[in-house]
Amino acid sequence: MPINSFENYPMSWRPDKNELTRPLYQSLAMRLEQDIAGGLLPPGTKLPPQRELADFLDVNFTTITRAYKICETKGLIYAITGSGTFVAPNAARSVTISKDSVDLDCIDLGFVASFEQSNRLVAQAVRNVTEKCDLESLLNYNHPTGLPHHKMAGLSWMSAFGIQAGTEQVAIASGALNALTITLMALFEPGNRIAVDAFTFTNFIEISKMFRIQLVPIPGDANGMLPEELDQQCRLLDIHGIFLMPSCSNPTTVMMPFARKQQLAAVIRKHQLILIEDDMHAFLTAGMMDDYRQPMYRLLPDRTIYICSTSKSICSGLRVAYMVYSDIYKERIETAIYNVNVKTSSLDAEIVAELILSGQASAIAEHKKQLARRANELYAAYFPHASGIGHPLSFYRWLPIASREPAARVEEAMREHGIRVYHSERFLSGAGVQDKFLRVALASANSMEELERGLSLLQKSLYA
Amino acid sequence: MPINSFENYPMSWRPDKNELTRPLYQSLAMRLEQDIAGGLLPPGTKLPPQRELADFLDVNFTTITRAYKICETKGLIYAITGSGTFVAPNAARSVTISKDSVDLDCIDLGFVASFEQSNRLVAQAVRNVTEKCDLESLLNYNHPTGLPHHKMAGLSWMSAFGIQAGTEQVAIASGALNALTITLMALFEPGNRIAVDAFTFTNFIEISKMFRIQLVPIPGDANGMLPEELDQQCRLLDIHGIFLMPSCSNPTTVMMPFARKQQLAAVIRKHQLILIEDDMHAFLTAGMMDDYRQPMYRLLPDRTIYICSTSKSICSGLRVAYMVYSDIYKERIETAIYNVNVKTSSLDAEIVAELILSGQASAIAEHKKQLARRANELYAAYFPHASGIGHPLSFYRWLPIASREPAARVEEAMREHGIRVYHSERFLSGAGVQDKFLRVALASANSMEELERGLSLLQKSLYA
DNA sequence: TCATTTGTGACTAAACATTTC
DNA sequence: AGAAATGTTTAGTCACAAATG
Repeated sequence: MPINSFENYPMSWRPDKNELTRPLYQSLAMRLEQDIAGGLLPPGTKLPPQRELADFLDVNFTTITRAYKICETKGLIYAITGSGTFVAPNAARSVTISKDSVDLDCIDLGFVASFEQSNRLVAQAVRNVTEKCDLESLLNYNHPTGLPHHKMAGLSWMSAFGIQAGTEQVAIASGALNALTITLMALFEPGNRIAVDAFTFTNFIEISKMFRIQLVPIPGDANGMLPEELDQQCRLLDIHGIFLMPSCSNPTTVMMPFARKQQLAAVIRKHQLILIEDDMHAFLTAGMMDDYRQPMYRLLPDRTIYICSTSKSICSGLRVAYMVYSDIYKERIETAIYNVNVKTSSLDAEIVAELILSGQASAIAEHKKQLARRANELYAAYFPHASGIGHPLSFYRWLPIASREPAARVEEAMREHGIRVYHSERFLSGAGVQDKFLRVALASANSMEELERGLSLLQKSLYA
Repeated sequence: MPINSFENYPMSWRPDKNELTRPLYQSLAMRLEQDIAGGLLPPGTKLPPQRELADFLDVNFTTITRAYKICETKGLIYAITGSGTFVAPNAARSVTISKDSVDLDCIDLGFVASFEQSNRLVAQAVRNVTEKCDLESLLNYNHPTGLPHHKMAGLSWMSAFGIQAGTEQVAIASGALNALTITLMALFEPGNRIAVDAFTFTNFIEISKMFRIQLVPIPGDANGMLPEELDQQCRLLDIHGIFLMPSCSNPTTVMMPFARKQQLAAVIRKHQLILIEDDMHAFLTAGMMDDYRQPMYRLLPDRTIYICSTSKSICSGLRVAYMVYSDIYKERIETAIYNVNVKTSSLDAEIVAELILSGQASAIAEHKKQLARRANELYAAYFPHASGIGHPLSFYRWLPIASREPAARVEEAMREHGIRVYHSERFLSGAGVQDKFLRVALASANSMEELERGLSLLQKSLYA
């Protein structure tokens, strides 16, 4: 029997000892998982300290450590030495954001598309390609990482962003998320840690969870992640990599100034991290923003996987992203590409290459930028107090909200008003953050009129 | 100090205690990895028993367990209770088979392509599609699991193999390997076990390794995996899934008779395994072989992920595979599809759909079957003693060899004769098997003449 | 600043399961 | 059939490190 009685002690979770079967730690972890899934332990709940629960159940406290560990690697809970163990914000549900569950009665400001109006221009280019080129050479297994001239076209596209590399350092993947999956698969192991912004790309959170890679949230300011905080966490924990979107962070719209890139690069080099630089927004930033200068790849060419998708800038339906990397990662990346994709469709890569080389890609990107400018002007008209920060041409905005209601309830209420938006909790990489936001996609409505209707509804439902 | 002195004891591996740093188990695992990679411990070497090495190093024996475990999950060694721990056959190198490292001085009988001569027929279809259809609807993010009419076309194609399902149970992935990656990611966890044939699809071994999923080799006979052996292993170990290619196993060319499918299905149901049925060769078997009847999906519709790629039957460069699954897996599969691919290019899926609905796909498949028949006849002429077993139309053959040389040396010797083939060790899912083979691809040479040259060279170099 | 709270990681101990002979 | 060899699994001990107040 335990020495102390806990009957009057406020423990947030009191599993019934009699219901536990051996092995204890597994049975306990399963119980915990059920109680979290069942809503008995809502996100943010502080679990009993290991020693306290051990005392209560009359077992050794490292048995609790092990049970908690199982749930932690599943992403259900997180632990902070000195503070305790807490139920994770996204424990109860998948946060994956996708386009499938489209409710047609609803204006979609949730999923970030890419002003699909531009696809008219792409359709004609597809016809041109198929009429004139040697299709047969695109229809076989050859060149799994991309045909040389497709890589050349990609390098030409990326040269505008400051990328300089040889074709043997480039490979073609099927979009940015696919490239991220490949990168995690190739270079990381279960249990590895990757530093990320406190709010980060939801689907990156999901794939990390699937690979059992732990995300370490690093605080940031208006210029992005804070180098000192990164340095500190690296000294504290064994961190293996870092994920950044310096051109325009998703979801915060933060644009990283060159000085900050340099400071972070120094810390990354010092701790020998692998940098995953997702630069799909480079086309919105390079040549537009005074302080763009160079991608971080240029500062750390030997430790960076640079990923440049054409989904946002050129066409979302042609699944093409370029990956640029140093020789030391080459073999592992290319093996992973093969194991995940075999190859990316050369037909898609050819069309994108044709668009790039003919100059149509630039025209399309320019068109999207104009649409982005108008969409952001509309947003500023409806939310003047919330504009002026972050990237001015972002395809989405990060809107502070006052509501402290649970995230699911906020989203649900918006749905009832006829719009879909996502709450900041979906983007949390770790422990909760005080401030709450909505991510408002500007690039997904079917027209500017529909976007305006959506923004108007959003404004009314927030401030009514 | 250890009680016994081992100086005169024949231990295959004697790491220097003084070179170990704490944590001991990690340092020991690293040492072991280096010594395997460095060739000091060749494949098959029996490592010292845990207790013996522990005694030698004067540490607790579970410290050795942990060190060995690290190397085991990396696929470097394998352990058999009662027998000992051994260096894995493929420890020293990656076994991934891909098309990139093509040496043009060499006739490729290694990688299995799909008689790419047929792509002339596909090229024209691509032009037809892009001329007439509404391309714009194919170029956006909509319908990540596939447009409804693409799914319908897939179901129509698969109905010839006995698949009956609704569109909500189908999704489109980017080829069979991509579908397998998605399946492992969606339904399995690190540490789970999957039953496979003793010789199995190399790239499946690789992706399992990447996901830290353990493969359990099950012995088989001329009709495929043995149900009793599967049953026994399931009783012994906690096995989560099973991977089968019943229509024509890669690499063994075994075609599973319907009775065997039924017996295996009973065992699978009894132990509640998830069946991953890779049926890319169905087009070679359904309607051709008397005993095809139905895919295993029909026997176990509630526990099967049925994967049907069009790469071998229609066109390898259009990366399309259909996945069919029950409702209980739907959400997990579709989330994983999104996280790995976002979507498969609708342009590719449209072209394949058009080929299917117009009847051209059947014509192409028929053409490939004719080429396969001729290729197999050629093979039989050069290797009469080795033909007559397995699938008569297989795109590759499984040739027994007498050589007991190391696999790498055998492959190297063939390269020097101007042909690339793969040794059976690349396909080993677990411990070694006595019999040795070469996998000889018949579908990869650029013409029948080149294939004949390759087979002739192979014959000479084997029997010279 | 320092003691307390709380989590982490490495190693040990012991019971257990399978294979071999 | 049973003892010995060999790997597996669970849980306990202990030193340590970070956060809190």
